[in-house]
Amino acid sequence: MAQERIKPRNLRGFQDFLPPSAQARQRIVDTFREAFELYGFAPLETPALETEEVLLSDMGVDANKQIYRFSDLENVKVGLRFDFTVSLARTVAANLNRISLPFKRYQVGPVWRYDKPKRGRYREFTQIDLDIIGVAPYEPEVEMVAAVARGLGKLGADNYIFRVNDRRYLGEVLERLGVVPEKGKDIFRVLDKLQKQGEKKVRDELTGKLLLQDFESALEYERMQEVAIPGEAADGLLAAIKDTSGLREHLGGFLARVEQEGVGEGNIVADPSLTRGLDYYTGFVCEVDIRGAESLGSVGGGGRYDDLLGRYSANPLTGVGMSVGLDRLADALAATGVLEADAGQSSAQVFVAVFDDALRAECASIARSLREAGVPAEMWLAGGNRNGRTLSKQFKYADKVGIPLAVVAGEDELAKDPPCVQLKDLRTGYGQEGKQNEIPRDELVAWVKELLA
RNA sequence: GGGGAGGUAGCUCAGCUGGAUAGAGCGCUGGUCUGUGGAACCAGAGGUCGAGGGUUCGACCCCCUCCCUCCCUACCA
Repeated sequence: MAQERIKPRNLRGFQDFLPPSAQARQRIVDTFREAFELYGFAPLETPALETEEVLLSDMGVDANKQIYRFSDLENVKVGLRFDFTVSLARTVAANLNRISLPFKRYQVGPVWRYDKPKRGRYREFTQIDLDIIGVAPYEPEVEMVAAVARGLGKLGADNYIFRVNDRRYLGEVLERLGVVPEKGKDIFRVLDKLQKQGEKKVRDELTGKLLLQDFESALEYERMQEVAIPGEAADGLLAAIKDTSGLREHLGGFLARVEQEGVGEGNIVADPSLTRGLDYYTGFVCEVDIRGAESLGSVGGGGRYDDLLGRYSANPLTGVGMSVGLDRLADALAATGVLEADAGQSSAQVFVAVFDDALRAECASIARSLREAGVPAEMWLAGGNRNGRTLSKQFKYADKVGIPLAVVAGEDELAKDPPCVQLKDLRTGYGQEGKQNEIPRDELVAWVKELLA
């Protein structure tokens, strides 16, 4: 009796990446890895699963809801990492005796957040994360921004823009305006909405003038009431936020140093309204966008956290870190035409056709010689003794999976002296010059390298 | 989390005011074609019409519940 068929569906907010897009993603990761290592960053790997205790140690109430949590088969309460910072803190605290400061590391991998999936937002997504532990501002910030910018530049994405700020600068502004520092975090959260919601709405929210119906819950309304500050203070805050000169001064040589590192003036701006939501940032904060793909959301962000180890160790340690969202970056680069959305399905550069099964050994040896020379080569695997009858099918396949060159070694070519092969360029159209050549077998590798160069 | 629009073949969709064996294009497989890809023609495979319940002589179509997807918002990568 027929079993009920299972629908091949994915979990909500989870996605498969078929070879074409997986290849594009890996190219991005490789590029960042290379850029980071040029600055001396080393890889770190930590588990996807952490104990609930560790995961919840540093998060605000809001973040808790987004963490995948469950009990394992031995009833241990665990959860999937929702970013790399918590794991980093735990690892550093546990290995203080083996880590020399500054500790510079990067980590690439999936993280999980249980929120409502949307364009540019997934429940499982990949972060490319970079951190420097143990050195005061702003030299680590400079290096971090420069390393990420280098990766973006190498990808050909010159259309990036960093927005940077320092929460302490805003803290000073608050103090000058007579606002108690305890309100700082909530006020930052409100100010962060400036770009999206506009000045009036932000001012109203700061002074507590929003109507109840604008709120999703009574709890949020209550919270807003706690934030409420006097009108003059709100005006002063907004004025300070619109004027970037104070911040530029606060950041000292940071901007100049970043420029020295090759980040152009057009690729970075001081933006006092940027604060970011995460509570653990205590100083520098930044965000990266791809120009022309802003609607996808920022492709990366980060900042300085001055109490990374607070919950794990008596040693205070400062650090800066940021992460690039691979999924969003790939989307943004594809949307702005920087990177092809789709590579081929095959990673081979040469397709070796099998004229007839009787000649398979010859064909395999040709494929082998290409591989020995470092050229990815794929040989036709299906077969049948058909004397060239399947060539049509083979070329169709090679073309579809995006292999640029094809080799045919049939009876006639191999019988020549010296033995020859046909080398065909699948990228060019019919009847074009140089599309197909009969060449000595010994010269194949040289010809292939020439054509691929 | 709040609001809106939708789910029919692998993909994009059509399907009359509810009527009998659910269609097209693309894609896939094979053939026309025993030495050559992107073309043309022919054939084939592929659907419990998102799931469950209800109304009805009869439901892809109407009603309810659930699931899922997309868009606009709130938060983030």
